[in-house]
Parts: sequence; structure tokens; C-alpha cells
Amino acid sequence: MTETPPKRATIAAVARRAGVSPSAVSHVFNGRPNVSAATAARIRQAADELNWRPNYASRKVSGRGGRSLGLVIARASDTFGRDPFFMRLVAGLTEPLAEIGWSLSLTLVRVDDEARVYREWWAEQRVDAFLLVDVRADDPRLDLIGRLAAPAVVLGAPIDATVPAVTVRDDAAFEAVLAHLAELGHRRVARVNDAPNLAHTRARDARFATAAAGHGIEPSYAVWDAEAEDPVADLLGRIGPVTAIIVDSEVMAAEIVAHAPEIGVSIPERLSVVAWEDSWVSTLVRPRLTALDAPVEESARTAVGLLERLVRGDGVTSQTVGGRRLMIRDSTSTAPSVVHGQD
Amino acid sequence: MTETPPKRATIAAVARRAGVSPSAVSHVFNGRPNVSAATAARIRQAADELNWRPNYASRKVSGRGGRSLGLVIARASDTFGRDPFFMRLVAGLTEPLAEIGWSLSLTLVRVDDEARVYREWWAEQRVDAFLLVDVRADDPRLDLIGRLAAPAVVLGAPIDATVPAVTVRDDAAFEAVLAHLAELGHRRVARVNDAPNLAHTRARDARFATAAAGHGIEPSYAVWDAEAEDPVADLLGRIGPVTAIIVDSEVMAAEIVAHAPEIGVSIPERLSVVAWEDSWVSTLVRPRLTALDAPVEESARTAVGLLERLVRGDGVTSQTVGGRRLMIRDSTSTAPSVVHGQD
DNA sequence: GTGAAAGCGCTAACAT
DNA sequence: ATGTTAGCGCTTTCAC
Repeated sequence: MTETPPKRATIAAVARRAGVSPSAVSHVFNGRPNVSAATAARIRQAADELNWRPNYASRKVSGRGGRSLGLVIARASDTFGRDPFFMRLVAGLTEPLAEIGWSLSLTLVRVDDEARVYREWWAEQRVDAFLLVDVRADDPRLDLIGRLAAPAVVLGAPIDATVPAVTVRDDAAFEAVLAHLAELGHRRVARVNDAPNLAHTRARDARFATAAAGHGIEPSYAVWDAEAEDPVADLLGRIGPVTAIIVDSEVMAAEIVAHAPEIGVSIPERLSVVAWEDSWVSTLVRPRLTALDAPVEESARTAVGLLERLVRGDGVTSQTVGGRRLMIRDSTSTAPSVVHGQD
Repeated sequence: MTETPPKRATIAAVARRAGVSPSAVSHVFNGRPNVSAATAARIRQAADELNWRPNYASRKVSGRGGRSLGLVIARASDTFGRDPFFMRLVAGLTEPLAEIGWSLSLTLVRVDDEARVYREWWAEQRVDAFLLVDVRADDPRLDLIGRLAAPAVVLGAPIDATVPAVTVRDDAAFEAVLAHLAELGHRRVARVNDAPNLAHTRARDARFATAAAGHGIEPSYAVWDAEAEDPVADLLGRIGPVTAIIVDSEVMAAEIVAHAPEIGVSIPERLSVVAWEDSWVSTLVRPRLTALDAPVEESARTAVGLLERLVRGDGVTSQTVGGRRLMIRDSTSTAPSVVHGQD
């Protein structure tokens, strides 16, 4: 299997072949200007012929900071697997990273292993920066990152002083959703989420309350219990006399929409459903989900931009990216008058 | 932002602190036996106090082969994003990799960039092995990998002489599906796939034909055209007088099941649908999909095992992993007698 | 059982 | 514009 001794060319070999010194080769491959065009060309050709590229590891050892982004996801593999968001994220990260010659190191961990992995990856210098997702309230990672002095950016959580963040503008979104629902006659709306400990949850709750007030809507809150025997029935049994719900993920919303009719709640006739994320899943179920699309790709690109400046030592500040778009589909309609008359 | 000069400890610092030489430290961290238990303990403690771990890059430079697996996926980000298989794969890879101290480098590329990325990652020694997925018929990567002499294993494609593969046993699965369908009275069944150029497609077609013959079922074939204005209508218009279809992915199947009734084909009354993959998507649509679950996690673990032996230079042979399980749900039922009487 | 020293492939001063 | 040289942090003979 390993018949050919996999001896890979070295910079010395390339130099020899091009009739120059190793440093000349190095200069060329690091865009330094002190090499004549002619020699540069010879060098590049020699490198091509030998199929040589600067060894990534050696490069790192000799000072030139590496190019690897660490993404450590602390989710059980099933909740990870059910969330199309991560696919969008990985896909969105991939292109801007490739543009700057970085690669992505990805892993899944249990929460109690999280800190260890961050430490190890950083100590071993496997990665040169981190992207933090699923930031929880009082997330210990913020502190950890600070102590490690590792470059990092937070994705999708409220801005924190120590670690720059990329967030999606939410306010207009709530405004749009509640305007839509108010127009349809809804007066009682619940917001349901499945991760009450995530950092953005409180902020969203607050914005929801504000926007609701502006439209004469009475807000309420409910938490999705994935452990329940029948999570949808469980939830529906707890949300009270609302005529619409805003659900924090489109997958949850899809489950609700698919299952609710089977337990006597027709959608959207009895209950309107809005999903706070959008993906191909939204149009897979019937009725198709009215959903808010988030600019995941743009967030990813912005994050990579921040990261790059961060490792270069440039000053960097948190950024927010373009708003969400409300995709009105079939899971929302006029409020049932029965309940409507209740307020 | 970078207030603390991020000077990380070196092996020398650890050695000094433990009152030994650098090589002693190295020995301890490489499990070499020539260090007394007492000194080893002191060394480990010193390392802990300094939060030191052997620098990954330096280690690689000094010969000790690295620990990074490259996964290069040549799909448009939307088809990547819609396929829960990849999430399962990544999740399944993550744990066995962590166990042997490897990390996963993941990227998405356009097909025409594929070869370049493999070459670069290998030449730069960013990765130390590759996992090949979505292997196409006459896939140029097999040849490329051979020329690079890079350790690699193929996932989910027929066994090739040069690169060891992990495949899922399929034969029993077709047998099970066709038995199920035959029992329900189906005599004409179509297999539909969306990637006719994938290496496993032909093999599956063949097995399908064999199994069908064994059950007196007339097999036919159709290709899903994602570019069509209405792919479901398009497909249904082309499949001919079949009463059941076996669809190569559960996402495609889900779309069919969701959309078919809207264009006058009720499922399963008029058409039974079997999905050749399973995931949470299968139970999201109504009717829930009868589907074949594949042991993705087991495949991933097996692949990692092969890889590890491969980089160690051990001999390695292709392996097949446990069969698929047929999850009978609601998208299959008795064949409509109208069409049934046709054969 | 422990340490000295050479070397891995590259980059970066510093000559020339 | 090009070459020389000294590291980078680690592993690994090979002495002690």
C-alpha cells in the first residue's frame, strides 16, 4: 500500500532545481518583493514540477502564524444533526476561509468536555482562532478564551466586551412578525424556544415584549420540552389561549405543524405558526412555514473577516449584519374569532 | 485586545520547571519507557501548571506524523445543506477521531476545484489522510490519491483495488424492501435516484433488478431532475405505470410525499414510497416515510479505524458494515388494484 | 534513567 | 536581487 516512499519535496529541492537559495523560494511564496520576476517564475515552475507547496507545519513552527479555525460544537449529535443551521454555517464558512487560505477544524463535544477541547486545541496550536456558537448566558468560554488569549469571535449572541461578536439585527424582524400577526387579528402570541439558557434568548424575549406592546398584542412564553413523550402535545397543552406562536427554530416549527393536526389543532386555522429560522425544511411540511430567514452566509463571512483581522493584530469591533427577511407562507392566517373575542 | 503577549510555554520551560532536560519531557509525552515514574510525575505536573501540550506543528515537523483527517466535499452548498447524511457523518466521525487524537478538516468545493484542494492540502501537509465520499464512477480522485500516495479510505462506494473502502451491505436491504412491496401486491416498482454518476448507483441498480426478479416485480428506473420547474411533477410524469418507488434519499422522498398529493397523486393510496436513507426528516412529513436506515455512525467509526491503521503503515482491507434496517412507516401500503391488474 | 546535540522544513534577519 | 545563517519547538539517536 505504501510502496512509494512518500518522500515529499522540500524547499531545498525546489531551490536546487531552480538554481537559487531556499530563502529565495521562501520569498516568492510569501509575496516578498525582493526577487526578480524572472527568478520568481523559474522558482514557481520548479515548485510546480515537484508539486511542492510550503509545508504548513514547518511554516507554523517558524513563526508565521497558522491558518486554521476551530469550531467546537457542544451539542448532542442528534440535536446537532437536526439543525440545518449548522450545514448553512459550515457551508458559509468554507468559502471565505478558502479565500484567505484557512481551513476549518470541526468537532462535536459534550458540554463537560468543551473546555478541555478548547484548551487542548489551543495549547497544541492545532488551531489559531476559534468561532464560538451557541453562546449561553454567562458562558464560561468567554472567560476561557480571554485567559488563553486566543483570537475568537462569537456568532449570533449579544455583544460582549471581551470577545468581538457578529450578530443579526433582530428588532426589525420582531416588528415585521408582529405587524404581520396583528394585521391578521392576533392579540395573544407566545414565543417558544428550546434553549432558554442561550445568551440570545433573553434579548429576544425582551424585544418580543416591546414589539408586541407596540401592536397591542399580549406576549407570553413557553419552552419546548424535547424530553416530553409527545413534545408537540405537551407544548400545545401549555401555551394557553394564544392564536399564534413564534418558534425559535424551523425544525421545531415543522414538527408542530406536522403533528398538531393529529391532536386536534389545525394549522393555521386554529393556530398560526411563525418560525424564527428558515431553511429547506420550511417548505417540506404542509402547510409551508412562514419563517424568518437569517443571513447565515453573510454572518459567516463577516466572522471570518473579523477573525482574519484579529489574528493580524488589527483592532476589531463587533458587527451586526443585515436583517432577517420574513417569508410569508402558509402557516399563518387570520386569527380564529372564537379566541379572538377573548381579549 | 492582545494585551497579554500570548507567549505559550515551550518544552524547554516545562523541562526547566521540572528540573530535567527537554528530551525527558518529550519522552514522557510520547509514552517512551525510559523515564522513572517519579520524574514522569513531576514533568506532567510542570506541564499542567504551565498549561503546556506538545506543539502540534513542531511535532509534525520533527517527523512524528500528524493527526488530521481531510474531508473534501464537492457539492453545491445547497445540496450539501439539505442532506442530513453529512451531519450524521460529521457527528459520527467526531467521536472516533477524538479517541485517537485526530481532528477533522472539512471543506466544500466546486467539483472543478476538487483536485486542487486535495493536492494542496496534501502538499502543504495540512492533513495526513483523506476520507472520500460521494465517489463517482471512474472517480479521478482514486487515481489522484494513488499518485499522491496519501492514506485514504472511501466511504460508501463499491470496493476498489487501490483505496480501501467501507461499504454498507445492501443486498439484504433490497431483498427486504422488495419482499415488503411484493407482499403489499406491488408488481411494478421504479428506483429513482438523483446522482446517476455516483459509483454506487450502478451496483444498486443491479441489485435492485436481481431482487425484483426474485419477487416477480418488474423493475424500472428514473432520475430525479432537481432543475425541473416542479421536480416532483416532472418525476411523477415520467415514472410510468408503477405503484411504488424506491427513492435514493429521504429528502427527495420527503419532497415527493409532501408534494404529490397537491398534484393529484395520493400517497400511499396511489403510490407507495420507500426512502433509501433515513433521518429525522422521514418522520417530519406526512405520511411518515418508510425508510431504510443506514449505519452511518458505524461506517464512520470503521473508516476511522482503517485510516488509523493505514497511517501506521499496517495492512488494511476494505470492510463492509452491518446491514440496513427497514423502518416501515406510513408511506407504503397495498398496491392500488387498478394498476395492479395491468401486469 | 537522563541529557546533549543534530535535525525536521521553513522563515527572517542580516549580509553580500 | 540573492545567499547565509540562525532559529522556531519538538523528536530522536546516542552517549553518559
